[in-house]
Amino acid sequence: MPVHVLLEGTGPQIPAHLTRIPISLITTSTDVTDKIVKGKVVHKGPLVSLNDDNFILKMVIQEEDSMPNSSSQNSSVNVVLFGSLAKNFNQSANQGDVVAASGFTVGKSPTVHKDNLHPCNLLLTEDGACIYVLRPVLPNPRSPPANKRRSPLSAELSLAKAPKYTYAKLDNLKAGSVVNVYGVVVFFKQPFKSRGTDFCSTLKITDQSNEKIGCTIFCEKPEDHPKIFQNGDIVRMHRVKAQVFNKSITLVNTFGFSVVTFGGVEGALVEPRTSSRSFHFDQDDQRTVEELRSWAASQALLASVTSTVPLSAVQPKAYFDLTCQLLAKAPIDSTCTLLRVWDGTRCPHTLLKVIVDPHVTEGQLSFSKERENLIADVLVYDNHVEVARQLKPGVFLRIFNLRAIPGSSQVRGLTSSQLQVDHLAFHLHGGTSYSRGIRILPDNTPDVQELKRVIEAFHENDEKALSEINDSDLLEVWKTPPESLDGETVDCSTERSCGHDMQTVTLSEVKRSGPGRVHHVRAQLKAYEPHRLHEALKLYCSKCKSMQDIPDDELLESIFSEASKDCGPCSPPPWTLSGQVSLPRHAPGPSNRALTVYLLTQLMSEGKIKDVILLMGSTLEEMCQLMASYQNIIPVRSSGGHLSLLDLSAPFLFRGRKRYYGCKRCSEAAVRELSAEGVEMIDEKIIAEALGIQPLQFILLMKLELQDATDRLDVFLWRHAESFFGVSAEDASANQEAQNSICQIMDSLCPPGGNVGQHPWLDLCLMAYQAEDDDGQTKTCYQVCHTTVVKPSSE
DNA sequence: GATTAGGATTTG
Repeated sequence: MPVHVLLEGTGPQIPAHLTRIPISLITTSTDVTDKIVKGKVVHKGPLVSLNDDNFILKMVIQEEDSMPNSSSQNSSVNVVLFGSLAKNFNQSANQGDVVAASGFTVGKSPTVHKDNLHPCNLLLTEDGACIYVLRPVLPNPRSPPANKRRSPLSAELSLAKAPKYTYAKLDNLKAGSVVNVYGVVVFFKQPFKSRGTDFCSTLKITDQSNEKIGCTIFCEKPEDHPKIFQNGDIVRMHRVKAQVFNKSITLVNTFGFSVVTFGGVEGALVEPRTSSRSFHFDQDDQRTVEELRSWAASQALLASVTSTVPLSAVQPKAYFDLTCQLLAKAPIDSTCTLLRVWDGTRCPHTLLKVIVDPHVTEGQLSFSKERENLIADVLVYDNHVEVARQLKPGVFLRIFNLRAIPGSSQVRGLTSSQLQVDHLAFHLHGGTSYSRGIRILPDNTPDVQELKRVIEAFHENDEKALSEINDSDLLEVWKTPPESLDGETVDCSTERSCGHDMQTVTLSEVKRSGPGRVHHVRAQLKAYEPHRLHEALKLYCSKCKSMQDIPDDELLESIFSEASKDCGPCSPPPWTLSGQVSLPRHAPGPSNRALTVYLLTQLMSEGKIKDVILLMGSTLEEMCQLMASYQNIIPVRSSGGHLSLLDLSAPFLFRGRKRYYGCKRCSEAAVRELSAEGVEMIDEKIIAEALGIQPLQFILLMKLELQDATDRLDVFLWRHAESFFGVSAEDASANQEAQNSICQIMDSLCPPGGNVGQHPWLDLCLMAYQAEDDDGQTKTCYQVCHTTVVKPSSE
């Protein structure tokens, strides 16, 4: 077995041919043959089962002592163990242990940018790698081993100071005496606030004497209380006082009280749980815990008192304990908080879903349908609200004495429409009767490890998260906390300007109410399309209500090219003068090509020769070159000896960088005299009118996918898009700055690559209306209206 | 070196 547990100063030691190398000196090109690294396990990940008999485990070790030549930087390194090495290590070592490793290979750490640890990681596989767990020998004050070798100085000091503890049996407690005791927990309450200054926890313990003794612990801080997770746990208490109450002996903590708790499962690691900075623990303690474990198992003590049940096995009306992960939470009112939890199993009953405002929700707001089916909404009341307030999404919990209530019980403050009928509701009633309470379980507890495996299997199946065996990132999959808002006040990136006075509703409520209404919602932008701005720009005819894409340059080139083929003799209209322009020299194509233009005589007489010209036979490119010289250019062609306009797929007018289009259906286009008399400036409107053209409007059209805690909703941003962005669509069609502005806004509302939970919140006014889709089916559509982006801070 | 609580299902 390549995992060796070595006791300091005794028995086998690290082979002498291995020399230690400081972690900070390791690079991918370092020769690590016969080298060893040493450090404390500051993080031990779970044992991840990849498939049958293949495991992976990640840990972080930190060099504790200052090695010569080592800098304080990069003294922590990711270590990845594979196969049976991972499995054995998981059983043999714990966070806090000092370990040494040899026979490893050095890889690049894929998480260096995330964890800021060493740029390399150490990879340990079964073939050749060894890991040594270095355990100090704790001195045994009562019976030092006869053959004990000279122990390190520190151990001798500790020996001299080590107090000698004796433990009273529970059937031998004398009233008034202060004693130390061991016991198996048969009942316990989580610490709760007493009416005095302290938190109070009550427990009942027993031992081989079979005496059951109640204990009451008062401590100011909950963390100083016994860390009991379930019945069967074993507690060791120092300095508790025996008192008589109701003719029975009870134990109450006194000065100098300390407590250590151990899991009660036979054969499991004896791992002390305590908030004490230092505590005594020796081989006698180890033996005592093991004896109590096996005694408890033989008594079947726990069979009657444990009631931890997965969601898949929950019975209606039953009280049970639930081990789960918190995904999100939201306050309902001052006496009730919603906890959204899961344990990776699916409850066969329809579960109550409580709908809450997304802006008061902490944690992820919405989940995949598959995952949503696994999520239980737990309502916790009264004294548990304060405990719930301190929970962060992502933590693992055990909820004690949770009640599954079938039927349609009402939740105060929620309308009946917010509850599903025929559901199973989970309530954690107020009070502490029957151990009612919530406890955070540390990640390293066996039940949490098991839960993680189940959850991870869900990720694996449902989200295909685990794909590569050797990517140590995969270990982070289940660890990634749910997207969290951290309960911060939400600043919205948009504001309504409609002046409606109405309550904000959820997206699911919007969906439930029909068309013809206006709603105020608060939501996040999950996605939008199109992403390319030019695809969001459309041409819209206000007369026939048609909408079309803006033709691309390729199409325009072909129209121009087609039109230039037919430039035979053409009698100019009487209100024009024909002439030639030559293109600037740097123009591509035939050099000094001359193009036919028609100038307006009236404008010539006014000295406004460059205000409008009709241009014939040019390419698109040439047209664009001439834009610098003329304010308005109308492309024309010869058709049967007369001047006519180009196909209306092409712009009827080029004006500055802008191109103006007409509606094919609604225009009666022809080259007609432009009357510009008394007109200050000739613009697209005057020209369109003169040419009989129904102009098309530039519009912006986007589909936004909104989400809040309750639902997702596709809405259009169209009629109010210009005021939304503070940019005109026409400007966006021609002006880089306007385009950048829109793109920046979309990036800020829906940052590329980020997770949706972190997208900014948007206060929106939505209009629900009926529209016909392509198949002639009427459906309800939604548009954002009267909403403006609050300018994102420039970065 | 005080006081708290002293198990024992619920408003929802």
